[in-house]
Amino acid sequence: MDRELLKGSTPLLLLSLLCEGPMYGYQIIETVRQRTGGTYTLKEGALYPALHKLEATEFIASYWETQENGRERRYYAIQPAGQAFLTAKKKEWNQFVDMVQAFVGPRA
Amino acid sequence: MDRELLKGSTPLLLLSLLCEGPMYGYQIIETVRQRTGGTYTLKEGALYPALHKLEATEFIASYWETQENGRERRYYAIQPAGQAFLTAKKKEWNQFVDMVQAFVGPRA
DNA sequence: TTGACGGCCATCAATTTGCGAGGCACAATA
DNA sequence: TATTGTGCCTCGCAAATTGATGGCCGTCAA
Repeated sequence: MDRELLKGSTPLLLLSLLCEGPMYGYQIIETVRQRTGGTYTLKEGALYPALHKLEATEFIASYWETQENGRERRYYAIQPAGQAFLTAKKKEWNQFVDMVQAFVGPRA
Repeated sequence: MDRELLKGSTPLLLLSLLCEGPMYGYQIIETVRQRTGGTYTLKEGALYPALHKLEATEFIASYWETQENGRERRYYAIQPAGQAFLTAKKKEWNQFVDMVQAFVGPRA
């Protein structure tokens, strides 16, 4: 998969995922990898900066949770502002797809 | 329209357009602007470097044509290699859309 | 007990892309 | 003559991803 296409879609993906419930970084990476059958492997270098940015704007919030084995995980959860933002982003996404489709032509 | 989403889609757009016939830079910009109803204005700073790159890889070729009034225009035409590349790109595009759709959910 | 491996967090330099601004040139119109 | 529109292009900046790298902790097998 061409990396370039993914560029702007990361926040959209993350918010959509977190919409299903809180997740931690590693889990996000694995989930994406599994659901896409391995075609898309989200890199840490892309994930964490994106998460931190979303947190800085308060679209998501994070908290540490201790597992049974004593280790910690950092969970990220979507916030109301993030929900609203996600809604707007989805709309934008659909517009974008329509636009490209208009040039590329309908799906083969 | 969020610029970030557009990032990787420019070559796809250009090749798709040129598939309809040779065009020159200014014409491309105007065509895109009109077809999208103004939501997407391709900028020169994005267009020309992209065209030059496509030409460097021989996906498109260019030639100057003199108008009646004596002015010159540089036309860009898609090449066989570009056709093939476009086909592959379209496929990739569809995969990409499906992938995002899988996370974002079906269209509202 | 040591070492390899997987889970889990994260940052950094380099690369790539698009954007905004600007430059240059000529024709048509006012 | 001045302004607008056509038409090409480059430069520096900002933003995002990649690939590399680093660290910490458990566990399981040798």
